[in-house]
Amino acid sequence: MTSTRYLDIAEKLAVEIAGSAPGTRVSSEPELAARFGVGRAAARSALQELERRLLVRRVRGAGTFVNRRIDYVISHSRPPSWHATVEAAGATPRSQIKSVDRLPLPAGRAAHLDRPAGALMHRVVRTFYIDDLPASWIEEWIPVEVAPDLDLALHSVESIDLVLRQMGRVAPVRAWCRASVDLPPPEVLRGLGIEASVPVWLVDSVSRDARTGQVLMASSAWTRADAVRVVVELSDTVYPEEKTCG
Amino acid sequence: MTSTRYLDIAEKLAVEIAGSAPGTRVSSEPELAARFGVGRAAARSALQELERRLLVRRVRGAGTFVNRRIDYVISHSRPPSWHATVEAAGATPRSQIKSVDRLPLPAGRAAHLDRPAGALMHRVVRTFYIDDLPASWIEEWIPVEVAPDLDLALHSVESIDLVLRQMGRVAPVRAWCRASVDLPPPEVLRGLGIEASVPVWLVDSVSRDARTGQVLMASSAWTRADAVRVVVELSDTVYPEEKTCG
DNA sequence: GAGCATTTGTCCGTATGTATT
DNA sequence: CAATACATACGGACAAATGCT
Repeated sequence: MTSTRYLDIAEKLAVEIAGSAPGTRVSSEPELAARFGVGRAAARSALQELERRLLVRRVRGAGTFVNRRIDYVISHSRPPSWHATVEAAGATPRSQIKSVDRLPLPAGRAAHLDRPAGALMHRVVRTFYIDDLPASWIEEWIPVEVAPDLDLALHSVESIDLVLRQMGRVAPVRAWCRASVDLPPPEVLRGLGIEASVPVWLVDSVSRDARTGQVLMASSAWTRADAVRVVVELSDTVYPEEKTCG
Repeated sequence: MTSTRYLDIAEKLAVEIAGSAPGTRVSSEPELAARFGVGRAAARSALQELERRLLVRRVRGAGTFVNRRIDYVISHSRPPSWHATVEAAGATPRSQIKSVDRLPLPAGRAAHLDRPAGALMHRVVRTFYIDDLPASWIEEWIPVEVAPDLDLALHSVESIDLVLRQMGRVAPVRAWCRASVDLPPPEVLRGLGIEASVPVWLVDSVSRDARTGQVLMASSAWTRADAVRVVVELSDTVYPEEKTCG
């Protein structure tokens, strides 16, 4: 005997919720315990297994709900847009500026920003939401000379991209990026409303001006893997025949 | 009072094991329960928290051990090599061919392989190990005309890359790839020795001949996130000034 | 190979804390 | 405030895998 009844229950529930809309309520632990004739511990384990599979989201005091997971594709061929991506998935996007500071560039950032450590930078921290749930925490570093009054402008305009285009007269494009799954620092954990450890994406990016190639921004985005399925795509290489210019 | 003693214990242990070598034994559940004056449940929760953080690996009947996690960088600038990557991290790599078949190309694969569905292909399934632990499960599809006797050659030579270079007279390079974190099918879960759900990378790749651009191979690699930290790097864009030819 | 102690995995019942509704 | 639901924790029990004798 395998004596893993909680996995059997999880399997049954996984099939049942496969056809349910995101946000649908899942039976509570006591309900499942009664239905399957097990203790609350086994029912709880089954729901936790579904949570590990990113199929449900559990909220203390509220219940267990079918999870929504959004695809976010990173590639050179498509410009990054949180709002467009979330809306395309049928959910409601929202972003909020947590802080805007002027700080000297930390040494760890200098390599990506083409500027010496200590140079004066704007540091913007934002949180991105899906259906009012914090899903992504982003820290962005922008040289002050690119847009000297960025901090003031962000009081009226929310989009950094827009401000840079208008005030900085530049066209930011994602030039480089590195994605992985990591353990976030405590500040980020709090910002994302995470208590125990769940997988979180870390995407480091550098934006350049499309015309001059000047570095405009370096950012680190921490994104909950249970809310967003990040997909990184390396574009197809050009064949040698097409690469040679002459 | 926040009665989360297990998180306090986990934090203490995390600091303690931070300086330990991979493979070092961690105290057992009963030992921790006695040491911190808690029940076995709390001690167990603490170790499970460390497991979620990918800091330890737990084996039933054996114990809890400090985990080793290897960086695997995917980018256009570096050729993929499991053995080199694992050895660079100070661990022992190993690979094993699970099966070699001749099968018609499934419809889902046709798009990446530049061949019609139903075309005859080699299908090679391999498992990659780190220190004798299964870490990666790879399915590779190669058109038979690229290397007609691939299946026979693999009896004596382990490396597909080598066989293609010698028999197929081609130079395979990674042309395209897409990486994310997903739920593996049951066959893969068994192959990786996974019971409950843990995060697993899925990396789909296409290799082409460096000279002709011909598609040589399409593969899907499932890799345990607790064993390998996959890092996908999008190379920096070329500036417009450099891109224009002539 | 058989037997044994150790260790983790599963499960029970019960109780209390805490957040949500 | 009350009811609900999840989070934590206790003690106890047995199963299953491992490693050693």
